[in-house]
Amino acid sequence: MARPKSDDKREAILSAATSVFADGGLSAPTSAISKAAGIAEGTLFTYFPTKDDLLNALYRQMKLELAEVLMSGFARKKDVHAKLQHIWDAYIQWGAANREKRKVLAQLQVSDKLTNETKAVGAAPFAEVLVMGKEAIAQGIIQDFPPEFLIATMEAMTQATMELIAANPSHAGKYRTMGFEALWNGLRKP
Amino acid sequence: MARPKSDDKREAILSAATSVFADGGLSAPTSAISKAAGIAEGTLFTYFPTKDDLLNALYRQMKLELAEVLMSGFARKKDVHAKLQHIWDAYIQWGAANREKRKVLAQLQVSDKLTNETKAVGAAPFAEVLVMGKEAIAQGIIQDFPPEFLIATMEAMTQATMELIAANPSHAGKYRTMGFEALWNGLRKP
Amino acid sequence: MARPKSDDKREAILSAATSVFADGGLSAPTSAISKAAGIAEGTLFTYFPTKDDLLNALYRQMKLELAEVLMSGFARKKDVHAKLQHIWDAYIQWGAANREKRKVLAQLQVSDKLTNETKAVGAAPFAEVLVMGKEAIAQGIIQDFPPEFLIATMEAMTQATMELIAANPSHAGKYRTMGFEALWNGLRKP
Amino acid sequence: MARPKSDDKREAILSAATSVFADGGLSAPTSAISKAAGIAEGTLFTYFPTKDDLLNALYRQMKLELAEVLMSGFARKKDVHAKLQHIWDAYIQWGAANREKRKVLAQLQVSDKLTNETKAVGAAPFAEVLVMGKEAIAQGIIQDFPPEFLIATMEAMTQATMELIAANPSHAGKYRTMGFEALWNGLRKP
DNA sequence: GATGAATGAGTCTTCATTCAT
DNA sequence: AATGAATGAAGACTCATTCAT
Repeated sequence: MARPKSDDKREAILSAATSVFADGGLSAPTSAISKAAGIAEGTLFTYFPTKDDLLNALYRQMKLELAEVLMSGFARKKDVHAKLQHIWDAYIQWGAANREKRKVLAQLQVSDKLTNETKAVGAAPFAEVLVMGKEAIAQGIIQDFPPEFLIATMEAMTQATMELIAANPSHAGKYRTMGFEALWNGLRKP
Repeated sequence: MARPKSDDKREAILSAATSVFADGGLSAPTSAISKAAGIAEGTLFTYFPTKDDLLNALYRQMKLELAEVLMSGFARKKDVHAKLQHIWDAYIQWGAANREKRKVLAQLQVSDKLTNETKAVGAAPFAEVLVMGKEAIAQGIIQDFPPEFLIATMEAMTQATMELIAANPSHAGKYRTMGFEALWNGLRKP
Repeated sequence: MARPKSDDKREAILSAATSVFADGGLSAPTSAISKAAGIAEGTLFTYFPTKDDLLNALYRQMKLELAEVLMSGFARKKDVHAKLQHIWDAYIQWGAANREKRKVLAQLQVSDKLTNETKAVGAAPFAEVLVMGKEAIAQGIIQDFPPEFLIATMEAMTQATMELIAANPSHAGKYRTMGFEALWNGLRKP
Repeated sequence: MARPKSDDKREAILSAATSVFADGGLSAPTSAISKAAGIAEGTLFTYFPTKDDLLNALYRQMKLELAEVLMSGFARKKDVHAKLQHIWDAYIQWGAANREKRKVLAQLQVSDKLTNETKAVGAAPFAEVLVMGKEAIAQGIIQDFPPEFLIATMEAMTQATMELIAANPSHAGKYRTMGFEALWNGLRKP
């Protein structure tokens, strides 16, 4: 029944795309990707019919991976502070360990190439965080901000912190601690 | 000498570039820009020898404009809280009033096309803010964060807030207030 | 030996090719054909090693089919007029009933893809018509035209008539009658 | 005011296209055309935005040229017989002298690439012939065929005759005479 | 300086054909 | 023999940049 489409190859393309896009921007040629993935130029298109499809798939995969990282162990934490710190630490750690992915993710987010569906799919796994935010507000632990503001603030602060760490890796720990402190003080009820 | 380069034309190009890049991304063709600017395709290149030069010039201009907006009246404010709030409000207002510029700026920031010199030039006018930050730390008003962290945090929070406003313009005022509150609480010494 | 090549499958390919080429032109992809035929892309090439081979086979098959249609009952007709009319009517009817085949045949005829051998094979079954032409000339029934001119004229007139019928199917009968009249008057000895 | 688009270049492209398409078919690459025309690959597209546009322009130009050839001197002829013979002779002569154009024209006619507008434009200059046909019918000179049938028949007979001449150039004169004789006898009122 | 035609390298994508399963 | 993934050579078209006018 012929060769089945190989998941390995799909992964190889996605991984190669990450590297290539990281230095070269999203306008890097698909030929560079197929080359980096060790496949023929045409093969890329049996896995992703279009460059845009590849871009969208890349975004989804990254968001999913990120969600997994942030959410694993999330439920075991008891209070809001611990939960939020868990997410924060995991996020920062992932960002420090995955510079290329972080960079590409940032480019994808402002790129006009993501479909609304893709954005929705990418946001879905973070629903739990939203729930936690709402509960924390209800319990009077954090201020009465709209939930989407909580998410946006957290996202912004992690990005800023990761950028700082990327520019100054030796201070990683310090920045991570400070970042969380600022976030928590900014959000909590005084 | 023959007709001198016209500043009007230069401005027209920059302005057209903003619109075109805002919807179309930075990979939009220069021909679209010259068309929008009402000039010939070739003329663009007497003002900006290269597309990358145009990109860099655009970034500088925007950062300069932004600095002007933020800094005007800055000195008159007495205490740190007032100064910071002044900057915050001006920033948010500018972002809400200049959606296209904001979008393009975000794309430029992650784009690989900016030279280090450009980045430096773009950062310079914000030196005063840095100074203020250092003083505030020395006075024990805000926490002992590294100055670059202050800047990054503020930048991140304004971005997040502006994004939120863009998505939900009717809540602009509320988001602006909340954003500043979170920022201030996050930074100040308890 | 393993599964023998199936004639059914060969026919399915040829038939699918006719449909696909009819709307899409001869440059339609072989993948479209295999899909229409309900087989795998690669399978097509075990029946026709090359797209050109398929094209040639298609031409031969159509010409053969056409010859069969025109010649069946041909011999029973007594005089030249009846014979010619028999061919004419059969040709027109076939063309009206097989629009797709007619269209593809026309494209093949001007296509550069047919080998000389294919053309010869396609012409062979019409030898009898040639013979009839020669006899008719010898008997002084039709004018002293070179036989190849007779064939060409007849071919041209049928094509024209069929095209007309295709554009205006409700007048099919009228056009068929008129066409033959013009042909016969054009060829016969006054 | 920059180089104006050159008509020479446009003609060169059209002429090169004719040669290239004549041997190679309509699927010949545009690069072959630009090469033959002595221009850069991209230049072709400043004259014809699309390959299809080139195809359509080519068709129009040929039909126009043909119309000019057939119609020049047409009005001076007195009776229908003379007029028709004038057209016939001019057509055949043009076809014999322009083998490549004839071949390409035949391919274009069955090609799916011509827009309806193009077809209409191509047919327009032959309106006079139609008028003549109608008058001849009214005067009882030729049989009461629908005018479109007259046109189709004539077109078909010229094609057939030209094909024959192309295959056997030494008999050109004989074929031309015979062709017209058959046509006239086929159409005229007995 | 302004214009826009000319250039040709570069890009995505298609597709006939091959080949591992 | 059947399948359909893999291949890579085209191919049409784009676009930053140059250059004749």
